Amino acid sequence: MIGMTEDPRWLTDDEQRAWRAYLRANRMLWAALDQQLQRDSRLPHAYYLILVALSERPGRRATMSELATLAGTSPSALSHAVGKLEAQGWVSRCRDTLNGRIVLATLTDEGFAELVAAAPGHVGEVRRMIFDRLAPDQVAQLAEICSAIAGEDPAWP
Amino acid sequence: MIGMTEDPRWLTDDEQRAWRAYLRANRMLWAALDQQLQRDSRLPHAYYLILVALSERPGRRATMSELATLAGTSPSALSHAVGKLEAQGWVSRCRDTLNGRIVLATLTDEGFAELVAAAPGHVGEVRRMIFDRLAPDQVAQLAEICSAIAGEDPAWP
DNA sequence: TCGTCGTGGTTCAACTTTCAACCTTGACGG
DNA sequence: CCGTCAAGGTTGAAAGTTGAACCACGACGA
Repeated sequence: MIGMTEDPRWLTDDEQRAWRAYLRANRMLWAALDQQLQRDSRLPHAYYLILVALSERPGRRATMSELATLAGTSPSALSHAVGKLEAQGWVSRCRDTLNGRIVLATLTDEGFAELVAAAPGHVGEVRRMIFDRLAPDQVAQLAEICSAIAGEDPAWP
Repeated sequence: MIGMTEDPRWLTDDEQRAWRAYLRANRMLWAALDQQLQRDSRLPHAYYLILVALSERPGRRATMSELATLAGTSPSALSHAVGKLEAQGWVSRCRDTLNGRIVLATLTDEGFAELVAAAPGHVGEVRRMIFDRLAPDQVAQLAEICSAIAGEDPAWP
């Protein structure tokens, strides 16, 4: 490796192993998930998450800012994405009447139907790729580890 | 949730929690890593991995196919990426003299220097985002979990 | 020797994301 | 009132990735 000896912040062998395993697993996982969603629902994963986020809001609606946070995309990417979803008729956008600079995105019935159709296949793929391969205590460990990395309380929903 | 009752392959609450934690952690991780590499080295992570893969080969060279496997990209993406890296002078491409349909990519000295310059910052970010936040046994658990998901033996390098 | 086939790479068009610049709306102080 | 300012969203161009079609080289049988 490069400059292995002088830099004290280099990775140990165990860390190196874990990091590389993570990179491999992550690649395979996203390849499988994206492919499944694209093949069965012609939907990028980010768009699927937008539909999910909306479906879990009261009234199936949210402001663009909220939605960006919930779905984990940048405001810009969200705007483009919602534009496409709106063109498909799955989401509708309208300016809030009380607060003219807020835009509310609403999941339409067609959008909800699309989500209902897409969800089982996607969840099945998540199960096949992750939870079918892990023991129950590993599931708990994974939640703990990911919460630590995300800097959150693991008891959160 | 949607159709919670009828489908036996739905996620349990624990699995749901782990999956959402994973999504959050993964997003934050890649946001941080991509931003660091882009800011400090103007290098997408995929390109960094290509340089790393080449640097670890004997003679710092590999065929495009090998390189695609090692760096975990599609042949198409690799071709584009190596085109850019070649334009920067960090990689050079030449057709194999014995086997005319094989293309060998070689890491140049400039490319290696670039990698040496970029590596400490990137590794530091990996450490900050992951290993500084995990206990030693969690590192082992992570390796185990990721190996299971990737379908590999955890003892592998 | 020649046609066919498969492997190794590249190219093209479509799509997504990002970054920066921009527009609009409401708040606030003078 | 009016000018300034920040918050909320959008837009456009550039960059990267993807999947399909495509080209080039070499192997192999007739």
